[in-house]
Amino acid sequence: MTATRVRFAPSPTGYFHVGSARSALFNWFVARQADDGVFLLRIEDTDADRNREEWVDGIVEAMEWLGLHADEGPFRQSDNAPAHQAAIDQLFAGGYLYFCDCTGDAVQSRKGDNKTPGYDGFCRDRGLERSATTGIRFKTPLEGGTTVRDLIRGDVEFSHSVIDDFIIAKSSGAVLFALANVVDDRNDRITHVIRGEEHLPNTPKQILLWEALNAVTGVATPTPVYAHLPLLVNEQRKKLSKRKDPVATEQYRDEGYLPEAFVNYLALLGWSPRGDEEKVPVAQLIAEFRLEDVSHSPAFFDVKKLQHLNGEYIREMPLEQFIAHSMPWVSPDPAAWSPSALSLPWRPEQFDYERYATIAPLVQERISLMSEIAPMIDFLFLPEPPMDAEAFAKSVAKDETARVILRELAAELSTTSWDRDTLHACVVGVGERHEWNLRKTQAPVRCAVTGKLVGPPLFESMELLGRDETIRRIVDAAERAS
RNA sequence: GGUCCCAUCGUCUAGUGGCCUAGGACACCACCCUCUCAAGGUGGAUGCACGGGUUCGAAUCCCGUUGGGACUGCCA
Repeated sequence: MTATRVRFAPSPTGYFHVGSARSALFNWFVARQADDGVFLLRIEDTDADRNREEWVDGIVEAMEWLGLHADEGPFRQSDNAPAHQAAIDQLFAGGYLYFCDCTGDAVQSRKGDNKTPGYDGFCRDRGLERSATTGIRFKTPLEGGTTVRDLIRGDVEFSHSVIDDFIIAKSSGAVLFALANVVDDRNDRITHVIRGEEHLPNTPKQILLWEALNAVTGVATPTPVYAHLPLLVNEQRKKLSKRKDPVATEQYRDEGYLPEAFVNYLALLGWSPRGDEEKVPVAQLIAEFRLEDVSHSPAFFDVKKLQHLNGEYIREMPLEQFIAHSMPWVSPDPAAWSPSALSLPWRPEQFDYERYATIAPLVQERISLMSEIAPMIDFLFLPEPPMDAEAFAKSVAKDETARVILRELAAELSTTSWDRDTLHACVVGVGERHEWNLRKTQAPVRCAVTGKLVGPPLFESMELLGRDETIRRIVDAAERAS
């Protein structure tokens, strides 16, 4: 019984695509639930002009954030060039390959309106020698077919008559994905290839290559088990596009999604845990996950549901943990990680940790993203509350009674004791004199003190702000409205 | 165009021939709670794409239709 060995093999493109994250996660599940399972990371960087080394760091970083640690790697496919070249030599010796100098235009004009897709096999028997203009093609068998055994979809049959003699190496000598991927998977003794559905049409070609390699090397490595995951799509039911859709995992991290919530949500895309509960800890996801149970149809990446789940994860955190985890979004340590493009309403020295820790429990139950914290409590740290003009007009300026209430309240506040219950009673009392209920009375007060009509509970906020500043803001608001 | 994949509420899904007058979750609506906003609670609306079979019985099996998608690169 050979140990399970899976790999995640992204090509670096600048950020960590959520679809890649989902593929990585499902591979990781399979590795983690097997005894001695290995999760291997291989960066497929054979397309030299589209790769940069810092992209690799980005992938590793994002994976670590999600808790997907590679047992082996990251390897660079480019480091395996000698093995790829050796494979080409052996396949040539075995008669599986040929040189081809056809240009795309030439092929096109020969084919005319012939509907068979792909290359027409023109150079197959020309016996060309290698030159600066020759790529290398694989001689796909003319007869028969190849069956892909897919754990998710069952057997999928491809007739060889519709598989063209595909290119495995460019005229520059660079080896292409089709071959490099297979050579590396063989060398890495990969047992399960788990990847996106868009690779399904590649698979028969890769099986053909794999078997040819077995024949030619005398090393009969069993072909891996395949599992092609359903695509992640947008509202238009199209494959997630990097241009139009928010697909960068890093962006979700920066907005304040928790890795646990993100992993949990990703697992729900194309699969579901037993029972009715969808919020499931990662250990249970690993235990219950089965490739055979993955759904066949594309899944829409629903940010709303992700956000809801994130809120649940935030609310269940112990308070100390919540405060600690939220620091990068309220008072980032210059020496530590902080969300990119973060723009805090206050300057670092204006932030007051004690004050934040006091309001934190009230914030925790009101947010679903860490990035929502700062705008909710900016009034506690700024000398003036950022005033929402519309809210001010509606709650303070529009009604003379509101201003009267503010003035009376300010007067009363100067002598009352300073705790939330007294403040509460005080506001109720002033309102009653004008036949305003609390719901109505609190609006101008809230606006004067916090600058907004929504936010954390008012009386706790006032208590925290302190008597002098609270009165000052209330008087000031009444003045400005007159 | 060709090859392949797919088809249960708006969305993610449960469902593998009788437990289904189709369950859960997000979103939505109403009500309750309530100092605002959330959270929470209760209730509601909404779905097996269509047409044929097979069967005593079909969301579940078969065929077809329609619709959607992927691939069709000297990208991965």
